[in-house]
Amino acid sequence: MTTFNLWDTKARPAIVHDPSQEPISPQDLPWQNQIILGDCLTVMAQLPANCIDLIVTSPPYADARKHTYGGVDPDEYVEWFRPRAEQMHRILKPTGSFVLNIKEKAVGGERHTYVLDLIASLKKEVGFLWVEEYIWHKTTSMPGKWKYRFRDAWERLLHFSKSKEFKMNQSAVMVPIMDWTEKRLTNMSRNDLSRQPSGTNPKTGRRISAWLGRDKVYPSNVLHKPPICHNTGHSAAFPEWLPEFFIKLFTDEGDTVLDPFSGSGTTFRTARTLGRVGVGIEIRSEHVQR
Amino acid sequence: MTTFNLWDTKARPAIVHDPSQEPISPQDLPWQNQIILGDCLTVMAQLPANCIDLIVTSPPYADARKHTYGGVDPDEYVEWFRPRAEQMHRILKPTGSFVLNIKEKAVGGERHTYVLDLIASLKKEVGFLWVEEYIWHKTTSMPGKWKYRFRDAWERLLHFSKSKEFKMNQSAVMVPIMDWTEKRLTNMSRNDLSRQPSGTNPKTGRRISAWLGRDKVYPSNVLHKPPICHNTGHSAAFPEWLPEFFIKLFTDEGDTVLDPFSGSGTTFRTARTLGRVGVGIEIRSEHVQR
DNA sequence: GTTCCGCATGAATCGATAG
DNA sequence: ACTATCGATTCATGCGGAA
Repeated sequence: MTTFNLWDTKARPAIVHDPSQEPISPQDLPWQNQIILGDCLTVMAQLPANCIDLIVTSPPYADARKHTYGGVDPDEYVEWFRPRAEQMHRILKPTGSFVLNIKEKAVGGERHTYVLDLIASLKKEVGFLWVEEYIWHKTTSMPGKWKYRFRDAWERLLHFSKSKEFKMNQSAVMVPIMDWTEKRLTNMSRNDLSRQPSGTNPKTGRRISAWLGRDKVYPSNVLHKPPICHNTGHSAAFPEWLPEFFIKLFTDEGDTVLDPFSGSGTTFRTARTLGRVGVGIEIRSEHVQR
Repeated sequence: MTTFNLWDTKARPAIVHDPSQEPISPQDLPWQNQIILGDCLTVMAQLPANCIDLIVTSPPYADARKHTYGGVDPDEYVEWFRPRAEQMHRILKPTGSFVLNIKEKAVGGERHTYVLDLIASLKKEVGFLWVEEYIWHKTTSMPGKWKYRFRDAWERLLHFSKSKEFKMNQSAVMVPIMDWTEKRLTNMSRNDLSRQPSGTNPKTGRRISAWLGRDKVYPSNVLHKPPICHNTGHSAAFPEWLPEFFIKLFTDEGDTVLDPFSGSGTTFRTARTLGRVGVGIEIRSEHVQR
């Protein structure tokens, strides 16, 4: 196993296989705890079946990064994605989950339907179960003003599974109930804080003490977090909390987490930090090279 | 025009037409500022083309239980909705908008795809443009704990239009910044601060006026509001802020607002209060009768 | 006139049970 | 086997009654 400083973005794991070179057999590919250089379609095809517990990924959005995958046209996105999804389905364990972070693109003033078509394809053609749609509410997204739409402040986090009985550790993602960014001030802001912002209000005190009795609460399917990420050098990087949330939720320690569109490797590093086996695949060598 | 106390839920406008009776011609139907008894399919068929500026509605969600409470089976939902959507498209002005509040249902451990299928149908078969998807993040959702999912805390607010050039008054829905919360809760975004008290409470109304004069910002496409409504007697009623937001955003004073699934008439009353012409259609006579 | 406290109730989901 | 119905679970909120 290659060792390296997980949080030093300069020190990346070595390239273990370049698909442009001679193919190697799966048993020869030391794919665990590695970020592998190559198109995830061909790399995943070399992995054994039922070896991955969780896939968390944010694929290139349609037409978003033209210089990498040749700029996938929105109308061709589903066809482009499907063979990769078939590999994901094959290598995922029956108890595994697949979390897909994706967003529509506005084309000609309209929201394109390729994401909806993708959900239908993953369900009907690939065989995934569409379990849930989490909403990532980006609290500090980029400002902007357009004539026919407001600031886009959310993205889809689509949860698919291979079977109805998948692994889910809900207690692992319970949040402190005093986290006011999670539990907003719906009522308190109106009734309590605005009257006596000092916090000595007996009603506020009562509420806080009631909260202290139950220190943690289950989240909902709306994840309310800022889009900040640890390494700011790359554009489309995950914020760390995102893979962390789903890794804790859908895997145990020692399980294997894959990001087929690894990018700057946030999912990979988060998995390693959390004691999971990390696997990354990235086609752009500048993200993989040491 | 029938006159009545808009906020007295007991005093409803008279039934102007019972579709079970002899049909009447459109010019004989005094449909403006009325809540009309009947199936919106047949009632809308009697309205002239291009007469509505905005449709804001929350149709009955799909119900897995067949034929109870008139529930529509999820597998039949798109077929049930499409002829009604065709009428909506016909009577909507070219500059008009159609806002659809709807939510999925979990069936057999999966999210049912009827809403996604509906979007595709509205776009490809009916001819609507799918402009935007607003997220209604409900601050309070139904309780419950399940093995494979968290509580569902959001609903879709789908914005369709008839043409690319639709009416949109963004400045009409700007929200004030409350700097006292910004100081206290640095993590909260501006969008979270957009929560406005319902306005029915005179105390909070005064507080809104205190905010006036401060800086205002445009909202995002995530609306973070509680699901409560003014008249608690009826179930499944819109909260008032919802039609208010879209009526201000997509119409001017004097424009015509339709809710084909009027229910307790929240959209209708809000439209009248805001100086718009209101039109409601409701199939359950107990909601329409005086 | 206020504040405090109790309690009914929601666009729900799942698994068990009954027909 | 398959479908329809029922009960347990869960908790923020608003309202009314009482202090």
